[in-house]
Amino acid sequence: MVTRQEQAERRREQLVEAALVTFARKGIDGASVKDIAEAANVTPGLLYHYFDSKEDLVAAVLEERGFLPQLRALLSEHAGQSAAAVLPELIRAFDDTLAAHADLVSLFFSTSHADAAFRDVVTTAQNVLQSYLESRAQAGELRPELIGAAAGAMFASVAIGHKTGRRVDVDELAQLVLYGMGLQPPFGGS
Amino acid sequence: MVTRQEQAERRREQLVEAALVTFARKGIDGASVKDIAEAANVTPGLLYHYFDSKEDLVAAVLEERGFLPQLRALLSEHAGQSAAAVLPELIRAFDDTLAAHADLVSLFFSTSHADAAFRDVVTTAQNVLQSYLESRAQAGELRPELIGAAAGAMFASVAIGHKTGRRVDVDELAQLVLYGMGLQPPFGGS
Amino acid sequence: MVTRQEQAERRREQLVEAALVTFARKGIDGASVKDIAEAANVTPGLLYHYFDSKEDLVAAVLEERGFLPQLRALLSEHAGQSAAAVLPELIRAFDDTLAAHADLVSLFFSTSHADAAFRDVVTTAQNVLQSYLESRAQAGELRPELIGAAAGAMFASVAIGHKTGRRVDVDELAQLVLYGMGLQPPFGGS
Amino acid sequence: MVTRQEQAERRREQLVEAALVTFARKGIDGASVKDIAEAANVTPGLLYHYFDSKEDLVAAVLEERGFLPQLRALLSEHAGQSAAAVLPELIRAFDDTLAAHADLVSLFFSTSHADAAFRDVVTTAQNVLQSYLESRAQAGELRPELIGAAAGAMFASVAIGHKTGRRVDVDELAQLVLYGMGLQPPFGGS
DNA sequence: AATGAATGAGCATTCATTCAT
DNA sequence: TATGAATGAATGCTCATTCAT
Repeated sequence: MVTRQEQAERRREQLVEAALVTFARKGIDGASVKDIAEAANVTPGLLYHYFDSKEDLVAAVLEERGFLPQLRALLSEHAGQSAAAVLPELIRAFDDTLAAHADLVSLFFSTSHADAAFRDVVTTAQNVLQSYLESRAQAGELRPELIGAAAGAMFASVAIGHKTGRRVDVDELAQLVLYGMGLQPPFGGS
Repeated sequence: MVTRQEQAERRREQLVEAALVTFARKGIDGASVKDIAEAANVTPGLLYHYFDSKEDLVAAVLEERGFLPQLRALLSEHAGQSAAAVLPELIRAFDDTLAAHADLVSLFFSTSHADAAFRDVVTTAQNVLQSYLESRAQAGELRPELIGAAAGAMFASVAIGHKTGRRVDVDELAQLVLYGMGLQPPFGGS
Repeated sequence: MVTRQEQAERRREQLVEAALVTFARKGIDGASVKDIAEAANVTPGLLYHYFDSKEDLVAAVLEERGFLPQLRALLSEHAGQSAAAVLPELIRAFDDTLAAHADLVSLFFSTSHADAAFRDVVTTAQNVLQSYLESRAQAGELRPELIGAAAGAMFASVAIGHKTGRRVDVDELAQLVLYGMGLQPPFGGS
Repeated sequence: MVTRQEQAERRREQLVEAALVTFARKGIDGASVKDIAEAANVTPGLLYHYFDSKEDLVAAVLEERGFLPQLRALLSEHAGQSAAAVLPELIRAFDDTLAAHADLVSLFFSTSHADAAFRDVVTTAQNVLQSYLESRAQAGELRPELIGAAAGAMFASVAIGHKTGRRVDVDELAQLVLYGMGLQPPFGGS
């Protein structure tokens, strides 16, 4: 049996979903409330039963469809394992997470509406990567000096890859960063 | 003496300039034709003497205010010099060029996924960096294997730094990439 | 014990009360059904159990919250007493009655919805005053010629005083009317 | 020949006129911008070329269609003449002025309690009447004591007469006020 | 009796664009 | 070249009302 409240909750999520898809397709400004309502097979008026304004809906999409938890989870999954072995995997998992939330990522890039949210994601993502690298530095696997630059470069490469549609070469990126942080490359230094 | 054509050209550039500023301030969708006209001290109607549509104006801004030439110039300025010495400078010049065109950069980010103008910039920028690195590889200073990843990482780090407002640490980034590409780090490999 | 019918009656009155207050605060057009329902701590749907439409609710407020009975009562309270002594009191009682129903009075003035109701009040009020004056004329205290104008002037002065928020000077108004109707003023005629 | 500016001025006045008529017919809230535009045979958008908002239009109507100047003119026309002779005429002229601006008067009544425009009219109207009465008091024709009440009663009677649609009896009102202010009535005092 | 999800029509307002002047 | 009046379509949003629960 479906209670009133359950159905309302479902409808709300349906609207958030429709909004996310429509925003991603047309941009936040480009997507009209009517567009979103139509995508949800609903009248525009109903939208205002669930959200105070379009702005409110944007905020809901950003908050409720965020992938920060998934990003954080990546850290614990790979903690303690050698960087040489898992950095490619970590980057790839990273890349996959962005891909799985492509709509939201494109939203982050597209407008200033999402500036704070975007910064949150960047900060969190870099922290996740940085934490892992630091643990490897403490384990003596990596030199600690360039960890910040390395975390930044990994995230930035993956993110820009998504923005341009030309995904990054995960293995090359991992190697570059590992060698850059002191891991001995198979080719000798020049 | 000012010819008719010169004056027309001047007017056109004034409109493009006003559009660039207004787009950067309010976003492309957020800036109305009236806003732009006011910023140029001109009536909306006049805009349509010089441009067929708002879209046309956007295209003009993107094309005519591009910084691709400046980017390309960086290459020749630094060609032939040792990467260890000039990579930080090259990245910094890169960063400065984006900073000098902050309005346009924020515009690029706000364009939709597939926008050709954005892709052009990314491609060109990476090519510039890549060309330089390749020349250093040919000179025997760097290993050639990870050049693509390195160019990508440099561009991405700088660009994301601009988008988030937290500029990248140029020297660290340069070191990371140099060591990653085979330059012997001062600290021994692990 | 509370019967069903009693409870229904109570609910109805609660709604009328909430409507009156909300109408006075926001105007009839400015008050939404939702506003009224919220003021009554009730959902909009329930309103339609008790009233067919918003218009119906307006009518109910106008009819059921009228102060015609109170106005009529004023007459019997003062009947038979000398005009010189009680006219100030009568006007003041009049003024007080309007003040006690300020919400409804402001409603009367504010919209054309209330035109018929407003006319009723004006007519009744003038009749009350006029009846009293006529009784005094028959008692030989006042001249009968200008009774209509006098009743009209008294009501109008008080009513406009409420509309503008600058209440009338009751004693001066009483004197003016009394002298105008033949009562000998303390100052000699010119 | 009609200049651009003249035509614009004409259009503006046409819109104010259409607004006045429409407001009077449907009330301020009841008249939609579309209604007004249709009454002016114009698209709603054009309205916003001339006025910033509906509120702005209301203000323009109230200011530009005011009858304060006409009201003030009445004073000078009748100054210096005996009250006994001209008070009926003054009241009648007053009444006629309101009648000639019936639309605006009904608008004034529909404004909220504290509305500045309404207060201005009331104050000015009463001042006009009061000034005249004071001049007659100084000329020794009237007693000065009840001038305020008299001016108020005259204005209120005329105004309420318009609001209810039952116009006041001008001669009776004039007599009432004159006798009330000390002019010797033809009937002796009681 | 009471809820609140849902609708459809309407509202004030904005805007890119056109065009007579 | 330049103006700005004018339009028509769209936008975000509100609201009276209905109805299944």
